[in-house]
Amino acid sequence: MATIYDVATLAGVSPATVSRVFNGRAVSEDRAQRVRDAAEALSFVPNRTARTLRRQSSEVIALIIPDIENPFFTALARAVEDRAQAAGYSVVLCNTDDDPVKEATYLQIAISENMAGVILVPASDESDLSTIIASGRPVVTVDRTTAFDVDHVMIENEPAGASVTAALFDAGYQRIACIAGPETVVTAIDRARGWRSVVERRGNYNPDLFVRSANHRLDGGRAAMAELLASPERPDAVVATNNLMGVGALQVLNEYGLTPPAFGVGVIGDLPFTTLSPGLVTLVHLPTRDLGTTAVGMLVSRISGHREPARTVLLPGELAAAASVRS
Amino acid sequence: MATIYDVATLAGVSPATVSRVFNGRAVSEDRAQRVRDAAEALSFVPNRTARTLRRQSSEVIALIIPDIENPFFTALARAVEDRAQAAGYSVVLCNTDDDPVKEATYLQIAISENMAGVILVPASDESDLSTIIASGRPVVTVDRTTAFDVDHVMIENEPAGASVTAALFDAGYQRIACIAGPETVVTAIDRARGWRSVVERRGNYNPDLFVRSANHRLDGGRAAMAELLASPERPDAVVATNNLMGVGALQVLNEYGLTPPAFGVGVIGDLPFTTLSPGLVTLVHLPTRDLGTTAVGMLVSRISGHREPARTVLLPGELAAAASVRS
DNA sequence: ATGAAAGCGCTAACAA
DNA sequence: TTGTTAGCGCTTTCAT
Repeated sequence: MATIYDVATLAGVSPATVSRVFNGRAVSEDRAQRVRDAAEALSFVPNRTARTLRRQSSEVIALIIPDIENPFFTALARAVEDRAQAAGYSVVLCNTDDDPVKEATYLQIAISENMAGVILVPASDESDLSTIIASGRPVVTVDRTTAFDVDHVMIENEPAGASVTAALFDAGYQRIACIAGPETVVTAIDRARGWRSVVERRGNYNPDLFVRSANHRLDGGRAAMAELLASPERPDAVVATNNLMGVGALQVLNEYGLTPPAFGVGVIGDLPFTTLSPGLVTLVHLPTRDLGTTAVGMLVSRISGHREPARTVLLPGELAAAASVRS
Repeated sequence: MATIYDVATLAGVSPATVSRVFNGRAVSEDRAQRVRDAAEALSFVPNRTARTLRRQSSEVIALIIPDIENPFFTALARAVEDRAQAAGYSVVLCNTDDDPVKEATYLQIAISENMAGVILVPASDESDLSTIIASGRPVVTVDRTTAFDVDHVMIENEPAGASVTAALFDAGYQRIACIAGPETVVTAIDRARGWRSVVERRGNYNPDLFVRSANHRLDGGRAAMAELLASPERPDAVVATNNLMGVGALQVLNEYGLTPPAFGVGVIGDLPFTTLSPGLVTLVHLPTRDLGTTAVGMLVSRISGHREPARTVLLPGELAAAASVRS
């Protein structure tokens, strides 16, 4: 692999001049051309490792997510990547599996690799950001928060939970249960709170009997749905606080012969790769792309030296498909 | 951030000794302990950038995939990540969007960042690996091949195409069409060839009229299915050569009121997050995990200096659910 | 077993 | 505008 010294020798200039050409600094046109020609001839590619060591910062952003197999997060990753690319950054994707230890490891790596910044979906509200904050690397959290005072961009979760629940009541369902995510995730808590507020107002039952906490994956939704169907006070509808739990619930309902609209289903998030007819399930569409692009914007502004206090951005979900009236 | 010099000073040893402790080289026990204590006290973390520059190789593997929103590839990523982690490597995930230019950029970055190696799902059979090969970095391709002579791990695609088609004939379907992937992707070609071989043997029609080439995503499957349904010689069943095209086909069939088994559907790959009852769709289950772990194994052996000629590993698909007999 | 010192490839003062 | 030079933090000969 050729270095700037090789290029410099061939072009008859100093290494510094080569560096300047590749960093867009002022160099006389004829010399610049000689450098470009020499670089071309040697198929020179700047060594990013050396540049990073010298500059103490790379052009790489870490995107740390809890579950790479959840389409919500891959869509987020797409958005982040597109926007980051446009701003001149590469994105490395790190999967924590909701494991705070893995998360801590990746944060450590981000520091140790001198990455430009981190976009993080925290594994839980207990996630420890003290080390990365102390390192001075910018951090933005997305979709979830922690106790730490950093930029974050969130969904309006409580209204999302409320609107999907209200839509199910409007459609004629009476006993609407809730499959909520883990109690350590702010997003799940807020969405469940939205469900509860509507139930307390319009429902004729005790919400506590109709809520189940589950992991955010398919099997979590399945287990919770099965439990709800087995309970003495059987609900006639359910709200799942994320996409995969919604799919799990639908799978179990299908196995019981209870497909919508015979049993009402509301989901906060979009059903990935669904083969269901539209309108059967009440959905709150989430602005995944905006979530990602906003986060990149905030992060890049921090990387460029922005020093204001931590900012919060709230993005609304959108009730996408009204449930059919109950058959 | 503390450096080995800080640690060395505090521990009263030389920087070289600190380095040795962190690299498991022989150091007397008392000094090693002093170093560990000092490192702990300063919360020292080795700077990977410096190490990489010096060693000319990092502990990072690039995994380059065509579509991060396809669950097949995210499952692959999971497998690769788990196995790589166990071998002491981090994985950075790069999404090419089937774009040879993006692919070339990521390969360039892998070189420029001194990454330990690359696991690549080539965007097409025209993908140019000459640069990365010339750089000396090990490369393993997965799921698809190129003209270049590198290690690769593949599915037995032609048998997969044949077995799913045969199963549909067995179930009583007569005119089985094929939604094939892009003609630039070896995997798609081979699977379609498997379909064709069975049709030529058992079908009473001209295969050419019943095959459509589509992009590997949802919309590709939708468009191809719509076209097949509109054609004068309407098929009574279809084989999709990947998962997302299968979902797209099912969506369109559903819109036409043609749900299986009224219309036969075979898919090579698993239906992601399906809410369909099992057995309605004929599937070939793909050994995604094995694909990933095998690739990591091959790559790591190359990184460790293995110098044999390029190896090929073939993994079989598995006919997972027989179609119900046609109603 | 340990330390001194060179150098990986680049950038950024500083001088000219 | 251009070149000289120091140094980012680490690993690794080479001595001792």
